[in-house]
Amino acid sequence: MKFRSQLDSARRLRGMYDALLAAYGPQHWWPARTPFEVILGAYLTQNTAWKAVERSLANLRAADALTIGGLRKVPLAKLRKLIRPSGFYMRKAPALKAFVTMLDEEFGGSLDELAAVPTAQLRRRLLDLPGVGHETADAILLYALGRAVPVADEYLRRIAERHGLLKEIPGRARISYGELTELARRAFASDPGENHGPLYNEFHALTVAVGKAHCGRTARCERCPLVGDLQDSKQRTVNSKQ
DNA sequence: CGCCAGGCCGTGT
DNA sequence: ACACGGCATGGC
Repeated sequence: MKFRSQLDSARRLRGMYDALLAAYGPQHWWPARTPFEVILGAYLTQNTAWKAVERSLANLRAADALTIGGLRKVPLAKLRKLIRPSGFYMRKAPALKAFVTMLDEEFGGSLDELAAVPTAQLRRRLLDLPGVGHETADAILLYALGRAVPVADEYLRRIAERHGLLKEIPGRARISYGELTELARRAFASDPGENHGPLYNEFHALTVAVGKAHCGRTARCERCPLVGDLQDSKQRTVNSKQ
């Protein structure tokens, strides 16, 4: 594969969405009861298995720390212990505290007030928080604050690269986050309706679903529903040999 | 047991 | 701008 146009890549990503939806059905994401829980989960799941996050969330619930007020009250040292199962607690605990502090100092302690900020500005504000990078910011925007922004993750990058969905980018080893989300936008650009949020929602959820099952760091693409559907003929040949 | 998970950040080139 | 290593626990 020498060069693949962005339009072609976008079409292939759109095809991937269809294949995944057919294989897995609607995912009804994000798995949480409230927007604030979505936000906590978004922090906690960073490079961490969701199973571990569930344990942390259960701890937080038992300690009544799954609400803004609850998290505000819980001492940092105790917060560290509560979220311990999901790892990186020396970073994640202060990061969660910083989110509440931001809410308190700038938005009257209210998620609704935060949600009133225009999307672009809101995204910048989230990115300024410690422990919030592109994916976490976009996950919060999409799944907690209802903004129509696409989310990209390591699974999407792997799937896209392994299945040859992307044009190769000269001089760089890996496609950037911004380039991935831009492709996701293009993938759904010609879908009907003004709000593509529900499509972005399903797309990322389905990406994680197939990623967990078939797309780990070391290739284990056996019985992946995408095989034979989207790949280049060359890679299909290679893959069918196993 | 070793590898890895729904990233982020600081540092070095 | 990009690459790389550290961060931490627990499931499999």
